[in-house]
Amino acid sequence: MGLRRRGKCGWEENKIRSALEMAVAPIILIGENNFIPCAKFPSMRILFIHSDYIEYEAKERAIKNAEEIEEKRERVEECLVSFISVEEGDSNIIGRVVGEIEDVAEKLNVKTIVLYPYAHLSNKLASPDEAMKVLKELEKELRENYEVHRAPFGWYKSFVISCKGHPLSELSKEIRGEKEEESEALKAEKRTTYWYIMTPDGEFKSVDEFDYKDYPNLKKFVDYEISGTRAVKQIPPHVELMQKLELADYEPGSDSGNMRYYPKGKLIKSLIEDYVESRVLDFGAMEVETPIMYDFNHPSLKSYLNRFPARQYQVLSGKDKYFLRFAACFGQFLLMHDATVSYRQLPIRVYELAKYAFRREQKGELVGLRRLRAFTMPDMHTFAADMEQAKADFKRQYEMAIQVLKDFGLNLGDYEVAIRFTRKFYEENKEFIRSLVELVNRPVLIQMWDERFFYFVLKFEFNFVDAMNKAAALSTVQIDVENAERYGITYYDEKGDKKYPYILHCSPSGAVERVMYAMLEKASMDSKKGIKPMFPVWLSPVQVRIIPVKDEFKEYGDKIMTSLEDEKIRVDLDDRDMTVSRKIREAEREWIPYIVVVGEREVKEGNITVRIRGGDVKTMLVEDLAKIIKEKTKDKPFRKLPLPKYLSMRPKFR
RNA sequence: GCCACCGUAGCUCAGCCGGUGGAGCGCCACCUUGGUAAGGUGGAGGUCGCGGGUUCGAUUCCCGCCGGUGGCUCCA
Repeated sequence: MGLRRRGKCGWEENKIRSALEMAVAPIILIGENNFIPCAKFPSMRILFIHSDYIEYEAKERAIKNAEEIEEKRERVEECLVSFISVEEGDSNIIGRVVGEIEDVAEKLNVKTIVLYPYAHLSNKLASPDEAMKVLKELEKELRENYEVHRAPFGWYKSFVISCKGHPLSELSKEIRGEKEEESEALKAEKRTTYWYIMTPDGEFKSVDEFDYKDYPNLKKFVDYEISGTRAVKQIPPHVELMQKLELADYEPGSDSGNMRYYPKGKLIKSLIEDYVESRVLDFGAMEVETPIMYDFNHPSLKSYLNRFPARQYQVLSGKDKYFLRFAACFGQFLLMHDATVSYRQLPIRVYELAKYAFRREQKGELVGLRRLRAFTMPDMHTFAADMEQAKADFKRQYEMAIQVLKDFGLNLGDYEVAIRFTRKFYEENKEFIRSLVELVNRPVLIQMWDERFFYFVLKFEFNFVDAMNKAAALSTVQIDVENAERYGITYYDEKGDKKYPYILHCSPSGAVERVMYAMLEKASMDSKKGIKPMFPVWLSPVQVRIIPVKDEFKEYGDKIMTSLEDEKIRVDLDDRDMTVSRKIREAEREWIPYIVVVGEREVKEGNITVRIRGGDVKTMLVEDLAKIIKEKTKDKPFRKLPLPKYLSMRPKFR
């Protein structure tokens, strides 16, 4: 759990995971829940294997009073094999054990259960008599709902088992008479991870004691983050919206998680990209472009990638094997490895819009625009001479991220802030952390680690909490203290010595698709609250729709259209053979912010009647409307309408 | 990756127990020329996700695959 969503590039995660896996390897059959001897309560240890088949044969008696048996050999297909160690006092908890076994069997959808006495899971076994009694009792109770086979007790047995190998195929459980205690792994995690809420005045509150009354979203975020609580069963609202608004859609001809974007969706996506790019260039980044695929055998990349090939898309080019990038880190680090940099030039920043970054996420995890296998990641790396410089830039980037999300219509409260750091970093930078919380002036989720698990010592994310109470990270910045060395990225200091810089990983917006997801989810929540859903005007694909009352006013409409277009406003005109109210209804359904109806009155008076989304119907001059829109789209990128201006000429994509 | 549910016209969906399919919207044609959220009439659209099996006969039952969604697992 503590390894969730921690780093942007995953170097350290991978390293840790592999270390964990190696450490666990000799006892891998035992799985995650290590068995902890517990003197106080009776407990039963069970190792479950979801098997294609198991074959066992009784060889010779292991104890004097071994069970009398008729058949020495048995083979069972498609079953849940339960290796069981019966401990002292277990006859009292048979009911719970039956429940647990049935629970697992139901999850795996198996109808056959094999009970296999297995002494080696425990060091305080029950007496053979008691164990026999317990096993027979278990068998009897399970028989009510399942086909049950029981391997003979008290014999040395040979066995062959085929494990299905999916994540749930190996489970271990310790069932206790009293309340469940946490596993050793969880305890270890708890020992080193601390969660708090930090209030704007710099106070640490326990996550359990903090009063969430005014911060319901923070509560949802904390629940999601710490306990992984999921709530409702429902199709995420943004999926329906992205289709209905003709923004994006699934592409059956590609791999899952690779979307198609219709003209309007492509426009919004491009505008978001243009916007983020101009922000980071203003911030002082140099835009670069690096390859999307990398050599598995490159020395800097090889070591960890070989351990996790399944996570990457792989590309065969003749005999050579490449992987598709999952962030822009590699390309930029390899580029900076070859650069010659003086301390006088720091901090320097490189930026790339990683289109796409590829991650072969697990299938069950792909949802609409929230999590994809191919996504667009604005990725900036800052190389800083020392921690002071790194912190200064971190703070500026934090402020930039707030502004960026604001311009997408996402304000503090729409998303929750998480700040994560090591204890050491905190001890040395208490005031700095506090200043970050002060900046947002609201409670923030804090995660602190005793040791540095990851490549960074400090990171923040802004997490959007959606209609289904799931949290998704948007903006993030991390201070990376070890990849410079790993990649051999250096600068020359005052004395001419080579030094490793600190590296800041920054995505001011998060993945572009995810920004779209957040905007759509927010719109959906708005509409539930009775607020008309809409995009910020600068992102609205059509900003003004002109509806002539009759064909004869189309010419006037064209004139209005041209003068608005000259002002760099996206306008179209509904020239279809429909009633006015019908056309208005459709324009409303497209979330168009300004609907202009023109007819006899307007032609005569030389003005327009504007229906403002979420507001009134007002009569004004074209210039007035242009001014309103220019004000709302000030300093934002502009792109032309990528569709025919006349609605009659426009195809339906869905 | 696992489990469950779903996949029928461009879209949203109906179709009980097996006998080659329906509605609304959209599209096309005609009528209607309309003033702020659905004007009328008619018409054309389907290899019922794909591949096997059972059957005289499968959209319907069974198996496999693909895709979507939910949950689990996972999440750089």
